[in-house]
Amino acid sequence: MFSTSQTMLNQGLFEDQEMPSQMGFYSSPNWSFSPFGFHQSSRPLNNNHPTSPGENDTCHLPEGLSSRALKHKDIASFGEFESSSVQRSANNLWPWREVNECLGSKRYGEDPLGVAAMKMKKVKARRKVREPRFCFKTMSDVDVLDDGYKWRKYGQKVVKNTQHPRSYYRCTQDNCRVKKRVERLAEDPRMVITTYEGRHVHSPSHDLDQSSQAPPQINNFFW
DNA sequence: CGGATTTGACCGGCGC
DNA sequence: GCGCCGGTCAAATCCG
Repeated sequence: MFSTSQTMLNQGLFEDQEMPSQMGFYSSPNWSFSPFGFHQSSRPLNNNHPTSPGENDTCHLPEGLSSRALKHKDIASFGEFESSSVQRSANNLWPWREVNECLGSKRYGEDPLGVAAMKMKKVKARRKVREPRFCFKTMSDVDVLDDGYKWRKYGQKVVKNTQHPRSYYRCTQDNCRVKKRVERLAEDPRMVITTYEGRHVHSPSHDLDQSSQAPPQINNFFW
């Protein structure tokens, strides 16, 4: 699914309510997550870009990500995967199931009467409700990573204080309103920041091609 | 020719 | 109220 030139770094985060001063990226002492798979923290996928111990525990918001949107409180909080609840995905395929479960859990947006909703209500007057988001950082030569879904570009914008434009994509599937943003990190253009918003209501197009081979249960958990 | 991409215009939220 | 800025729209253009 990915070329060898794409080095996946293990940093991802959820956003949906309140943003702390520091952004957290998922990692556990032994395993780290990106939608491209899991790998051991002590054994980076690419030795050219080793991960120092503790480096991924928390991370200040990257400069390239400090858009107005991120200053807003609408995406303010974020969550992390719980390492016990996720399974390593075979062949480093996207663990959409885990992502979907997290995005669909109370912690990540589907809690209409819960704490999230209360917070939303509090600030409802000045912002509209956002879909749950998942954001992660990868090292890649290509901007648009093949995640199994088909995307149509609908906009591109030069964001202030960055030399690289941000691209906006929408899922091409009918009735699927998932969007993603792709941009390069200002301070390290090798890094691609991908932000997904919303949940797919269908399986990845790749799986449709090989649906006969896929275990039935897998197809039940995609966004 | 149809679908995808590009790109300038427009809109709305936020800070001052 | 105004200006800035991110996000989206949609017409024009590109491309297979």
